[in-house]
Amino acid sequence: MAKRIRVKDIFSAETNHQYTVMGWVRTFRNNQFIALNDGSCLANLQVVVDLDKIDNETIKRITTGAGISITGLLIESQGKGQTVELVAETIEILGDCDPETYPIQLKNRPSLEYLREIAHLRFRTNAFSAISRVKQTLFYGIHKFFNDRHFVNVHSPIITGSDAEGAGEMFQVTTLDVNNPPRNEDGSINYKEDFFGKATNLTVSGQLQAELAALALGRVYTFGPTFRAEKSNTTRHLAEFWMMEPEVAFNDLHDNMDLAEDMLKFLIQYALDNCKEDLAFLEQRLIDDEKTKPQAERSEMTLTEKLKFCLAEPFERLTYTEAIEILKNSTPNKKGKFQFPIEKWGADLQSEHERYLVEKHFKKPVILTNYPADIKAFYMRQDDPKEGVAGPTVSAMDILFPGIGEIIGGSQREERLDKLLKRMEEMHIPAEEMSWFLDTRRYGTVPHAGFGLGFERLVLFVTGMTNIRDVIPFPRYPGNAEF
RNA sequence: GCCCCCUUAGCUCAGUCGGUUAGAGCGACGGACUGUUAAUCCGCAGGUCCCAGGUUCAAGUCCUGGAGGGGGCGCCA
Repeated sequence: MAKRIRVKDIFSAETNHQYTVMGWVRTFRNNQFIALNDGSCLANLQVVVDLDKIDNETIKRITTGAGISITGLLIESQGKGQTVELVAETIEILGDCDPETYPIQLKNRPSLEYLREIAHLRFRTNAFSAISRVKQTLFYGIHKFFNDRHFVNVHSPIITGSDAEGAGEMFQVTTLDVNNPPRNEDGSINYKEDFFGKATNLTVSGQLQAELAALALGRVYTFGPTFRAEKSNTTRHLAEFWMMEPEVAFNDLHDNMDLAEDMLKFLIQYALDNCKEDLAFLEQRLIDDEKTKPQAERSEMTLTEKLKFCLAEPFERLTYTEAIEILKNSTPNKKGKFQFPIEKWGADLQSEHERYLVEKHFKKPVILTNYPADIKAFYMRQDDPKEGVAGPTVSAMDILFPGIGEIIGGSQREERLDKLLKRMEEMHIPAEEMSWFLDTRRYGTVPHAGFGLGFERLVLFVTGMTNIRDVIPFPRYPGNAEF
């Protein structure tokens, strides 16, 4: 066996040398040309089968999907369409693939919906492998961005004993016999007998733990799986997803916005720089897709145009109060086109309103800030009263992207113990259970801020996909935990 | 949780007003092919029209219920 090389690397390897490549057959043309893919890149290697050297039995077993090993001479391609090709000296079939039952005949153009049903095999498609590589680039880019800025990655717990995070419904974690749990005298379940000696859940956010670390290490971020037991049935929600949450001591809301905008722009640029081939493929996929749609529904920009557009200009920053004014006076609001008309300050913005602001009014990413305190979490910093603002607000920020809505939610945190305690009482958050969290405010409290990024939502945006279930290998959502 | 849409060959879909034996492309299979690029050409097979009821002389087509899938909304990242 000659030196083994990956397809990605063979394109720049020296010709007139022997190499061994291993991969899977994508197509076999003219009884002569194998398009070989090994997942290292989007492009296939053209393998030329020399009929004098390869026996008929082997050739018959070269079917779509088969795993094969080829040793041969790399030469400049004798045909158009590729620079080099490998002339096979020997071909070993590592794993046969029965074409009669193999569900991924790529020439069939299987739909994304169909591929979701065979998620265990969809890595073998160009689209899913491209998405996987872009995702890896973004994953690495996040660590690079924060490492370059001397952030410390903190592993917040996945199992949490805190049920006061307030970020949504939680999945319970227990080793108790659910059919016959130990009970207290009053009939309630006795969690003292459970594995951890108390009721526990899967985390909905690592933020509170990130705050503990930030108030000593200065700059930290968490990045890990997050679980929400909400019965959300949309193209933007998963029950299990990855969330990245930076938290920075001494940052205020404006520092927080700057960090988030810098990070998003860095990541988009990083993907553009490092995933040219995959993004070009995904872009073409979208263009082909759009051809089937009516003219009015087609997007004005291609994928890379859209990504570059996000880099070109500063995100639009405005307060909730300013947004309400824009929405109140907007044409759809006046014409009664909104399902939820904007009447007065204090209303929560629905996605139709966010979409109007991002996609129609500003036509670029928007950062909304200083939301009414009543519609935001207890830990957000309370603003000083301001003239022209109808009620109390907090230093919150939501970053809204076209097509996906909220990609980031964050805030400056309430660092003043008295104000925080008062707010917790108003919102019925049990302070006793949160004593460990409140210690940060008792001992050397300082201003700080952070945000949460839904990783799959970022991947959605960068890949131009429209359903979040297509950017995670094995999506978990209500009624589905297959594979 | 609410609203709308879809389910016909392995895949993607067509199927008119309810009317004879259910249609196409691609794939698969058989064959040809030593410069192909989703190769091409010739041939051939392939159907629980999602399921259960109902209406009708007659149901892929209409009605009711159910299942599965998709989209929108809510909740959020």
